[in-house]
Amino acid sequence: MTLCRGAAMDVYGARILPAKQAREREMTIPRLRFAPSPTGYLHIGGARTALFNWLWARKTGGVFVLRIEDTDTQRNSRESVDAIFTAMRWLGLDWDEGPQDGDDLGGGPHGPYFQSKRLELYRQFADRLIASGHAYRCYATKEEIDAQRMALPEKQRDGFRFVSPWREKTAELDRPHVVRFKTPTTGEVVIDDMVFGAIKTAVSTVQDFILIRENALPLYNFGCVVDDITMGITHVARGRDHIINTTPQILLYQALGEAIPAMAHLPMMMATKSEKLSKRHGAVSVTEYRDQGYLPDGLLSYLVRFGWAHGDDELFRKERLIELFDWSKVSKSDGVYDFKKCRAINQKFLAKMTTDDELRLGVVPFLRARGLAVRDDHPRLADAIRTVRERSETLVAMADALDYYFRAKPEMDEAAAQKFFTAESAVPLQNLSEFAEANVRDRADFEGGFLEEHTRLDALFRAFVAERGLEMKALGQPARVALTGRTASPDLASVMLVLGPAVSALRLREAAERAAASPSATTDGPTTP
RNA sequence: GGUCCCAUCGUCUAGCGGUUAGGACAUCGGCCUCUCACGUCGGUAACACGGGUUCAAUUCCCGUUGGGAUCACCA
Repeated sequence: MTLCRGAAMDVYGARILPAKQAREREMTIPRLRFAPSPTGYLHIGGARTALFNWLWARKTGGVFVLRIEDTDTQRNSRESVDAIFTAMRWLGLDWDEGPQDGDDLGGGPHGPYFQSKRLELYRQFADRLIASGHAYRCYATKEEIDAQRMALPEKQRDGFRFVSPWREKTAELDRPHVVRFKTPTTGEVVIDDMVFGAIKTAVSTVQDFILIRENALPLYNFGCVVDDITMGITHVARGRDHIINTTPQILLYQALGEAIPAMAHLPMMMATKSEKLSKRHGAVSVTEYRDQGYLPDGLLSYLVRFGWAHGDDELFRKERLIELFDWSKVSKSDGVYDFKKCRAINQKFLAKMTTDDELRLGVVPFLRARGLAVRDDHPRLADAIRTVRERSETLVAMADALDYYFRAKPEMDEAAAQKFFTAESAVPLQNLSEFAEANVRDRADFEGGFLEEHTRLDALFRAFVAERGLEMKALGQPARVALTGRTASPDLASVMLVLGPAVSALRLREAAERAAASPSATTDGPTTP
């Protein structure tokens, strides 16, 4: 059969109208899915795929299904399933149907949602295909297949396609066998892809692929199609590496007489132009980002721009993404993942896209991880965060920047202490201690907000420095080390304001005492001209 | 090698026939400055190449080159 242009026919003579079928389905309700296999952590590439599916479901009022493709018994684990749940929940990608903790079957009307619990279904569909002549039992052994391959000249072995002697037979023997699809010998499959457009492949390039393995478990392409059909999936969006699978899958839909879902293949995330992104390139597991103090929407803001864009926008909250997302803006070319940019996006997200409350709640676990018993309603927490929020790339960094505010004594950078707590700095530090005691107000006594109070104290601080004939440059670092234990921090007025009068004065006084006991700075001698 | 796909600064991208080709990260320099950041101002930096189509191509078509995906009883 040859294909006539303009009126695409499938290999069984039916018109191919996947787009139209998809449109018809869309008039009901879109159903999308994310179908990871539990072989480890949730990869950020998988998260991107899940996100696109989730966005379309949420945008259209559709249904988002989570299905676990656990037919590779060698590599699956229960921990991986939990890891996927954890990561999805942290990202805020909730599913309407799918497994829940401790409930492998429930979660919706199309369950079970673990492929390993749907084996009977695959059996039924396989029988259906055998009965209709679209599939056959193949009793060929591995040895026979290898023999056929080895009989070929070496150059042709690469693209070897097994031709089974059982293809035309219907005998049912009591011997181990697989079920193979009886791939048509002619024709063309057209994928009507929402991202790539029409992708045409000659059916002759597809071999009689296995539907059901000898161990009765389905192989990916078959399980996937049976599930997508029985779960009523209307849109399939997955990585571009699946394009090769889509051709045999479409053949399956056609043989089964089922509507083909709308397809979207997404560009891949690479580590370099020529390497797939993997663990050795850096953080690829979603939970690693959580642990490093990324915000879910911060990470998602970076991931969504991978193959999709809305002009120059870079920071998105989910609600905005749901509004903006559209398949027509998805690009075709692969991209290289940039950890630095990801971090920078998270920093901007932290600085600009989060409320004080979100930050407060978000940073507390990281503070506790540092051994600081800070509760999220700590009276100084909100002000403290205000002083560091624009300088932190992650919540981990933020917790670090917050450390000295909540420690009885700051962890002292000894090298800095020796450098700055000199005999010369003793008196200025003592004076500043007195200044702090007299001028820094307790939070409860602020007349305006933090900003107004800061303006007031900063002015007083500057006046104090000028009156004493001191220089900011000379006093700044000794005072900073005294107050924070480090050489880098927010401005001193901010620090003192958060610390309050008593603590500020105490830390400065103790530093002054230590300075008084130190030898004078051994520089090049008197600096007087 | 077969089949399929892709191609704008180093990177992510905007652009959908006429633009000084824009933004962000990175990078370089200035400013701000009590430190580190933030911020801010500015610089370097791209349409892979060759043919068409068109009054006009980054944009449409073809080819070349380059890159990627995949060729399992993995998913």
